[in-house]
Amino acid sequence: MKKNNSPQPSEAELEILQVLWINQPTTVRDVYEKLCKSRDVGYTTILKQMQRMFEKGMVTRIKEGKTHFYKSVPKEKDIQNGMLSKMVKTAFKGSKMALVLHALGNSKTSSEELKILQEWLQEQKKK
Amino acid sequence: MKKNNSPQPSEAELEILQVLWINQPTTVRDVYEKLCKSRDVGYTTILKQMQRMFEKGMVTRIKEGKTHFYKSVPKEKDIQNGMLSKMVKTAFKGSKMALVLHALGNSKTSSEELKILQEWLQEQKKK
DNA sequence: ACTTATTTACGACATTTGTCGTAAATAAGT
DNA sequence: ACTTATTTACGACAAATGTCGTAAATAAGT
Repeated sequence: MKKNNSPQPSEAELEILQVLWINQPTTVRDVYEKLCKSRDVGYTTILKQMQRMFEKGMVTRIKEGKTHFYKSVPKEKDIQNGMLSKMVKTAFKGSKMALVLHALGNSKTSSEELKILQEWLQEQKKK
Repeated sequence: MKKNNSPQPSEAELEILQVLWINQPTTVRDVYEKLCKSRDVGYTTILKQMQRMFEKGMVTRIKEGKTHFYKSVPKEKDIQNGMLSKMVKTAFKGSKMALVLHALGNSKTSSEELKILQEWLQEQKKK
């Protein structure tokens, strides 16, 4: 049995997780540097957020000197899948294909993208 | 230019919107009856929620006797697309295809579903 | 050793969200 | 007309979220 215990990170948490996923274990400072480029946010805001994530068990951390190095506990894929299946359930009446077709139709799909999809389909047919 | 002003409804709001989309304009009572079947929730909770949605402009309503009849302002598709594109941006590094492939791979895809997808692909190739 | 810079811990505050209770307004039943 | 039921309005509260400021701890520079 596969438990679907994927936590649903909030907006800001997801933002932080994404930085972690790119460059695991890393510091508050580092996350801050990345995020403040795209958004006006204070250092202690990120710090606090990450401390809360630690309390929730969403990240682990080890101390080195005075600095903490953080690591994401949930895997990127698990979060993605969790978010997706929730969305299928709550916004697409449970229909995975409705979501897929919506995603595809939502914006232009390039020919490279079509090719990837075609390949995936081919792969599926083999079975 | 298409503005992406799609509001991001909360969990409970989405739940209510879904009932509205099935059966437009409808009453608080009606929404309550539907929702309390799947969830233990009070009448005034739904009422309050819908009142707030009205204040936010997320629904309209007309009074008939003492009862209000509510209608969703955002269209189902717009909400779906808004949620999808946000998710692509925040959880899939901007890659629509990553989301699509994840959604497809997340659970078993039936042969009917594969067929639908194949047809969609065929359609795209024509252009 | 002393000063400076960095990192953390802690607390605070405004908003949003989900949840009701209570009371007033209004319709319905008899 | 009087009682009952329904609907609304209003306020309240706890938890979660996003945001900082301040101060204490700790390392680094000179």
